[in-house]
Amino acid sequence: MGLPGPLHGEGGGRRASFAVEDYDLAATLDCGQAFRWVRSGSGWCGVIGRRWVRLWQEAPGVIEAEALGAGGDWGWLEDYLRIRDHYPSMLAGFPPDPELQVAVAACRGLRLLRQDPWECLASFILSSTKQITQIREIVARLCRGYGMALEVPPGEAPAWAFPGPDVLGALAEAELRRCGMGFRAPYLQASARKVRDGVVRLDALPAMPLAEARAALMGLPGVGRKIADCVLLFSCGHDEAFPVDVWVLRALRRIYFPRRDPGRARLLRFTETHFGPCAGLAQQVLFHQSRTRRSKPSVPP
DNA sequence: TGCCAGGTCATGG
DNA sequence: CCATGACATGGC
Repeated sequence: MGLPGPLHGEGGGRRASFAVEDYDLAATLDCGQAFRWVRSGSGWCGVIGRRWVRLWQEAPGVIEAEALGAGGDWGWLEDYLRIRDHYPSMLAGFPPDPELQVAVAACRGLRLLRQDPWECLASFILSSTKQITQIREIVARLCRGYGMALEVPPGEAPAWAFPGPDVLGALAEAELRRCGMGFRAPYLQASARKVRDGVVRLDALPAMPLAEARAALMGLPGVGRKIADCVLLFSCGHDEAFPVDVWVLRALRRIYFPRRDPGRARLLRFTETHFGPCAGLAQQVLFHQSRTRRSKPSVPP
């Protein structure tokens, strides 16, 4: 099926297909690293930058895309989906722990994305002590209320770009609260202003050493270690970043420290050394497993 | 009703 | 360094 093969769109946008291996599109878009993808039939609708996009995967080896505002060049989508990552090599760096390997096998094809850093940062500032479905709702209200309206194909639901730091920084706290973000409003507002004013340069984060980039992000209000690592992992390509949230904490305790609590400092040191150069992917696997394990195995057909 | 949700921050030991 | 509570809002 070759490399990206642009086709025509029937009343919609341009189309392309991408040959992939070990790529589970649904799991990747729905696992809680991005908050803007909505199921649409057998596929997903979303926004990447200023483009409306539909993605679907009817066969394991192919991801298909339809987009508006796209020319013949699909590099922006390949970058976002990280299609050119070599998945087996990433897994090969994991420790051979049986529990981890079982979790990896259970969600093989779960990938990391490379999102827009500001959208990622703002979204995760809104994520603290919120369920993923609620984060999605808050983000949707923010975009609908303050994002630029985008062109969409006929018959599709309207779509908006994610509002930039200039837009969000100019809003009153009460306007932000109206989106349902509660006490996170002043954090988002203040962080937007700092980013807008260049106090923290998000575009410089990918090339910075992890610790330095992390420290820069943690200088923003409402951004601690966990949210900083989310931004570094999901938007900056820092694959060693390892966000520890309540779910991952549970998994780590259960698997690696069943007897006693190692304490926060010790635990963080463990995550920095144990999982290898793609620790963040291991984290995402543990997160996914920890979060979905509540459902019992169903009856075989 | 009560507890929990992809946390962070300020405060007090 | 560690423990604790406040902080809004909504789902289950």
